[in-house]
Amino acid sequence: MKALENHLAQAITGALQNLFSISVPAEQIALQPTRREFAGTFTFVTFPFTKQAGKGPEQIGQALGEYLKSNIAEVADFNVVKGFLNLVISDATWLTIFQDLVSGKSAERTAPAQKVVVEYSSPNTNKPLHLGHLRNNFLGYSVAEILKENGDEVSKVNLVNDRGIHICKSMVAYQILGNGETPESAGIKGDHLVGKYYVAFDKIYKEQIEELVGKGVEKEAAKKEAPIMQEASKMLLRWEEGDTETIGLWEKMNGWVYAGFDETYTNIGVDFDKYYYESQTYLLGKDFVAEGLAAGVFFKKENESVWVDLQEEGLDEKLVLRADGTSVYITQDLGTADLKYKDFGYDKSVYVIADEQNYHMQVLKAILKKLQKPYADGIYHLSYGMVDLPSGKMKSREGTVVDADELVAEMIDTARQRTEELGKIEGLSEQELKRLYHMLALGALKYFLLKVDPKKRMLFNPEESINFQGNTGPFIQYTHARISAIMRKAGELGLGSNATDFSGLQNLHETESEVITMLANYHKVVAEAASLYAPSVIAQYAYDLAKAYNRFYTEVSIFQETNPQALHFRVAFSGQVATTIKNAMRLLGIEVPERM
RNA sequence: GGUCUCGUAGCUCAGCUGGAUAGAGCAACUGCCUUCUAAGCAGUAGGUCUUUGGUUCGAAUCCAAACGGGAUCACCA
Repeated sequence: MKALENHLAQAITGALQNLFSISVPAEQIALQPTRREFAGTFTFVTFPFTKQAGKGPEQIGQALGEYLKSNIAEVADFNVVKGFLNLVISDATWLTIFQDLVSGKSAERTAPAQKVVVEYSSPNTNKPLHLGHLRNNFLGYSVAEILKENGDEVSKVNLVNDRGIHICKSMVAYQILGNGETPESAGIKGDHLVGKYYVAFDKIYKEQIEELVGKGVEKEAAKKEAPIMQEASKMLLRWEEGDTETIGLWEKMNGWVYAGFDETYTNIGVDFDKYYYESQTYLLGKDFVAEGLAAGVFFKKENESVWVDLQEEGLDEKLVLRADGTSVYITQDLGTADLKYKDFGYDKSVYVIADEQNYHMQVLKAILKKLQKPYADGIYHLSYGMVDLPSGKMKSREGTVVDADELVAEMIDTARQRTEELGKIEGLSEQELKRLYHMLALGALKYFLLKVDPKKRMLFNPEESINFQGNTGPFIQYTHARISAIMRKAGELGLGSNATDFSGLQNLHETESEVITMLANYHKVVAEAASLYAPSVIAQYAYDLAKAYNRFYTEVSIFQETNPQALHFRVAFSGQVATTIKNAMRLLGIEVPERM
């Protein structure tokens, strides 16, 4: 495909030179896709050349068109509309492109392979995953798969925030109210059980603040003085001292959470090559402080706190070590960046983190640059917007979150209902059905969250958002299932798809050349998605491809075709579409069924 | 207030390296299942692309300002 475009660009360069004595390098010849209401595949805009040619845009188009048609075999026809020259490509050219695709000759990967680390998910261990985490998880997984498909060597990493005051809150509440409850005794997943105590903490905390405020204490002071918060702070100190009882409780409760997370990760189909735990990395950044001071990049204030001045970078002064010598968030992130570099020697380090941390990530990168770390430039913040509900922003402590496990369970149920209503599943076993419902549910959910540009905030309406029709995951899955039915039938009829010589075919249907164009663009689209870190590009592509194929499906009959070569072609063609859909969906973490 | 970001159909979103009459889906309405899966296809209706100015042969797209939403500016994480 790229070869074809290059070839056309060369030809246009030559034509401009021969016809109008205009010199334009081929790289500057831009072809755009022809709008669907006009005949053709590529469109060349002639407006920019009117002055140099001394001719009107239509005259130029006409002359160029005639030149190309008679000199270039691939150009079968053309039409000129105003300043737009639309080029129609010959069937033979399409068939050649298609045959190259099927035989795998068209790999067009050009970018050099890089070592990439994608950090995503990175949950806190004090509450279960919710809808916002799902966007993060799906994005991270998908971006990693896209980069792999584009030829990079990718490692997926999960940095678990397993320590800190928020964990202590759950622990304190559990000590007060827990009564030895366990996930087994309570019959709930460990992450949900711990989350329950996190919420319980907040309830007591709020009551105590109110009580203090009622006694005339300032609100800010009350927040610090509330007894249960004091308890949590003490708990954190004991944890840092390594108090065995505290560590024991911490290990026990985190263990519950990990079991719960593992179940959720398996269920939603994400995975990691390596886990980091903040309890093991939070002290790492301190070496950086000494290094930065020695290099004169950091400086001390009177109270011994350490800072870095980033005003030259358009940022502010930033604290990197407290007066009491303890580290802050950015300190441990510096340390972790370095650790990851030691572990992986990455060219690129991608952080999938919500956009509320844009500033923080800018600071991180700026500091590493100031310290002249070789890996600083490779740091990329894949920033994504929040998921809003119709009621507004999700807030864990106020209980206005959509729980990930519940949502997936509901989706599976919806998928089951919908499938049963349509009744196309005769002969599938219990096991196969279960797998199908799961596939459809996750397909709908993942597609919904991934089709939107990551940068953008998005709205999730539980009532309406998850459809199985239109621009959805199941629509694309359905297209694959339909083609699978064709392939089964073709198999029964003994029509192998290995007959790849279609050179004599004529009169391709317009939907066929349209779809071949899209098939041939697969690698280009993957490369674009990779360079933008945007699964939405893949989602859009998969949808457009499915949509275009469905048009072919209703307009062209396969098995009533009497010309055997055309019949073979349409089977192979359909098979190639199915393969491409499957590949594209795999990059989104979505599986496709043979039947649905 | 400073910085960043978003503003496209009733709703959810594409399009944004400048190009033709701005596209999908949902919702509404109309057709199409004796033929390979109708979770589909075709069509109707729905738009001052927030506003104003600028650059250009040409602006939803680039630049500036205004208005409106959001994020962030902790010795929190």
